[in-house]
Amino acid sequence: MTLADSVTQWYDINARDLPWRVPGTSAWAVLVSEVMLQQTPVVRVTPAWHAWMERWPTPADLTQDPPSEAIRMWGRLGYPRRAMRLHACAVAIVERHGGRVPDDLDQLLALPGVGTYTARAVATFAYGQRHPVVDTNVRRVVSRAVAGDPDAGPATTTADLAAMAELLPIEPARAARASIAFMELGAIVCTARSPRCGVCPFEQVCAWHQSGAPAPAGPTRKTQKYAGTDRQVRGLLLEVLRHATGPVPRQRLDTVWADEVQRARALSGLVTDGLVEPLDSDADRFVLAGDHPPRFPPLS
DNA sequence: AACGCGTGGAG
DNA sequence: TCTCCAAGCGT
Repeated sequence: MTLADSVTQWYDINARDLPWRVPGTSAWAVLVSEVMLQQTPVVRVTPAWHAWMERWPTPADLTQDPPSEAIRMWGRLGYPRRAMRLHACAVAIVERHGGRVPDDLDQLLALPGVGTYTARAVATFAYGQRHPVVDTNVRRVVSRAVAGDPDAGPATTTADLAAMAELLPIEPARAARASIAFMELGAIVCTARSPRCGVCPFEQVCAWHQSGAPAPAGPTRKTQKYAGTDRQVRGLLLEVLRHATGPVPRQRLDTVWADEVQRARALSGLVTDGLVEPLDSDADRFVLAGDHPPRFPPLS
């Protein structure tokens, strides 16, 4: 039995019951889930996805609201640029594709915030096409089971896709099933920290497990700091702006971080990224992108 | 090809 | 506490 067959059988029994996997889920709903899942765990995505889909069931619905609403709806999922890009994505889908999420890989790739993984995930899981779909889970599973390496190195798209293509069944529906199964295995069994080899369908054939499941060799990749970085300051600034019911005076934003230089850099970064806009020409009040009056009617 | 980009939970 | 890391993308 092939690895794909083996993991698919395992998936049939052990797959989590995730809402975007329900048959008949729209391509838009799949796309939203994939973007939310970029670097954010399932447990935090699930409620946000339900709320988002209820409010904006189609791309056209989302385009009826400004990006600021998408950023607010994003809540604390992290990397709020994704919310902005998802909004831009909806606009592009309406403008270029008549409001329907494209099924063509290159057209998907051309959408804002849609990269190699997400484009292939949508084409595969929403449209049933046969493409290698390689995320961090798949890279780890293949790295261990096939190559015998404890961890996959940095993503090397071309090689990873080629390696995965070798493992996929020919029939598109079965290939799609195998891809989601590999991902699921990496997510809940062949995990980064403490893999549960005892319940893994690959236990008897896994090159890594057969060689004693050695720990990674040299120094792991350097851990990224958060506390004290611009990212933290951006998060604090955005937190204020998300909850604001009107334009936020610069003075208010000044309270979130003591270091003036860093604070100014973080704010200008948010403006550069398009998440935040100065409301006045002298930049003493700020709003989330698109949050212009008449949302905030003048007091008069 | 590294790096910047949020947030919160687990070990 | 602190470190790691969770279905990446864009530059």
